[in-house]
Amino acid sequence: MAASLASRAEDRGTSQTIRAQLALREMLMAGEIKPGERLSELAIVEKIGVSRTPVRAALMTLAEEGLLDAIPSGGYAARGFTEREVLDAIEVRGTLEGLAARLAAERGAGTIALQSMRESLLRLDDAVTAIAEGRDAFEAYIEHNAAFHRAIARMADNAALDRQMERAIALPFASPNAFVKTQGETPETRRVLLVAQEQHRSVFEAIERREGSRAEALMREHSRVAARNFAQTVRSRAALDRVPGGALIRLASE
Amino acid sequence: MAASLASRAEDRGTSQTIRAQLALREMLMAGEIKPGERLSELAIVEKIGVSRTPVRAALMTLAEEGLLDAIPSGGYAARGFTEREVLDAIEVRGTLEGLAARLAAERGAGTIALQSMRESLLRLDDAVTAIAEGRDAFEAYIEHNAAFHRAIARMADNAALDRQMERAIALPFASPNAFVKTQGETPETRRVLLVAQEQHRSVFEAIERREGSRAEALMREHSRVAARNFAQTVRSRAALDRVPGGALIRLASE
DNA sequence: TGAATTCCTTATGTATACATATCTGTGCCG
DNA sequence: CGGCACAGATATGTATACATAAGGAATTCA
Repeated sequence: MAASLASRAEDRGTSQTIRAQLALREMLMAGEIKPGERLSELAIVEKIGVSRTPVRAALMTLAEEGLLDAIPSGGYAARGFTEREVLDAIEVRGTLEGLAARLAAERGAGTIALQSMRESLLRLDDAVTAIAEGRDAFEAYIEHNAAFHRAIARMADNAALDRQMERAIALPFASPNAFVKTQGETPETRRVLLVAQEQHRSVFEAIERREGSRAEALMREHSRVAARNFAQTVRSRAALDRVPGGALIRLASE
Repeated sequence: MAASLASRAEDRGTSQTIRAQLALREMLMAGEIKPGERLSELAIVEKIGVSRTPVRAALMTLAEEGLLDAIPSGGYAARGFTEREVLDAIEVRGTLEGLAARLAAERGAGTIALQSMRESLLRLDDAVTAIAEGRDAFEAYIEHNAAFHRAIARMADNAALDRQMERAIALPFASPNAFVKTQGETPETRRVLLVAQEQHRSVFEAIERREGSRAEALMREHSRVAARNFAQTVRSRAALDRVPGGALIRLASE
C-alpha cells in the first residue's frame, strides 16, 4: 500500500521530493518501469504516497539527469538507451575525466591530495589481489575505485568540470564502476581488473610528475576499458542485468 | 505592475513556467539581481505575476543551468562567477567541442552536413570581411558562428555529448559567441576575428579529411581564443558589460 | 466500411491553502 | 554589556483544488 511505502523507516527525515526521486530511480533501474513507458503523475502519487508537487519536482530532476524524456505535449516517459548511446555516454565521461587528469597534472596536485589518491591506489591493489585469490572484494573495489576517480576530479579543481562530470556519471552505466560486475567472477574479470589497476597506477604517476598530456591520454584509454567490457557483455548477451541500469538498455535485436 | 508584465504580448502562448524562466534569466543577466542575492519566491511572484508553482520550476531549471545556487537550508541565490570560474567553464566547453570535432571527423560527416558547414563558413567570411571594412556585421557573425559550432555538434552524432554541450553553453560567457563583442569595433577585434575564422577553416578541413586528432586540437585551441579575449577584457577592466552575462562576473579586486 | 468530427475522459499546468522549518529581533538572564 | 533563548514573522516544502489541453472512443456522415 501507499501508506506502508511512505512510512518506511529509511524514508523518514528526508524530504518528499527526495523520497520520490529515490523511489522513481529505483523503479526505473529495476525495470519496473519500462523504456518508452509514459509516467503518469497520478499513478506515481498512488504508488509512492506523496503528492503531485514533489513528484513533479522529482520528474524534472530525473529528466535533467537523462533518465526520462520530456514529452513535447507534456509529461515524461522512461528513456531507453541503445548500445550506441551507452558507448557514446562512456566516451563523454572518459573525455571529461581525461580533462580532469590533465588539469590535475598541470595545476599540480597538493601533497595531501596526492597522498589520498595513493591511499585509494593501495586499497585497490588489495582488492584486486583479493579477487585474484578468489575472495569476494568487489564491494571494496567499487568503493575505492569511486574514491580514486573522485580524487582526480577534486584535484582538477574546476567547478564547471565537476558539474559536468556529475551529470555524466548520473547515467548509471556510464559511471567508472559500471563495468566491474559485468562479467561475474571469471578469470577474464581478474585480467580486466589487473589492466584497469595498472592504468590507475600510470595515471597517478603521470599526475605526480605533472605529465598532463600523458595523464589525459591514459584516462581516456582507461574509460575505453569500460566501453569494451560493455560491448562484450552486450554481444555475448550475458549478464546485462548485472550492469548498473541494465534494465534501461534495449538491444538492437529486440 | 505585475499585471502589465504578465500580459505582455510576447509572453502570450508560452507557459507560465517558461515566462518565469525568461524573466528571471533576463533579470540576472541585466544585473537586476546581484550575485549572492537570495531569491525569494514570493518576491518573484509579485514581480513577474505568475504563481509560486511555475516560479519554483523556473528556479530549479536555472539552478540546473548553473545560474543559481541551491541554498542547503532551502531556496536559491544568484550565483556569481570569478574570472577563474569563467575560464574553467570555457575550458570545459572547448574540450567538449574538441571531442565533437574529433567524432565528426572520425565518424565521417555526410555530404549534406559538410555542405551546410561550408555554407556557414562562407557566410562567416562575408561577415569578417564586412567588419574589416568597417561595416557592422556582428549580428551576422554571431548567427553564423553559432550555426557553425552547432553543425559540428550535430555531425558528432552523440546524444550524450549534445546534452553536455548544451549545458556548457548555458553559461552565457562560455558560449562560442561570448567573446565576439568584448572589444568593441577596434582594429584588435578585426585581427581576432580573422584568426578565429582561420581556425574555423582549418577545423572544417580537418573534419573533411577525417583528421580527427587535428580537428580536436584545433577546436580546443579555438576555444582558447575566447579564453584569452575574456582574460584581456577583465584585465583591462574594459567592456565587461559587453560580455554576455557580464553582470554575473565579480572581479577579484572588488 | 472508412474516415472525420465531436464529446468525454484524463492528463498535465497552474494557483493557492496549509504545514513546517528557518531566520531575525527582542527580551531576559548571566 | 554580551550572549543565549524564545517568540514572532517569513521563508520554503507540501498537498490539493481548479483550469485547460491532449487523447481516445463512439457516433455519424460520406
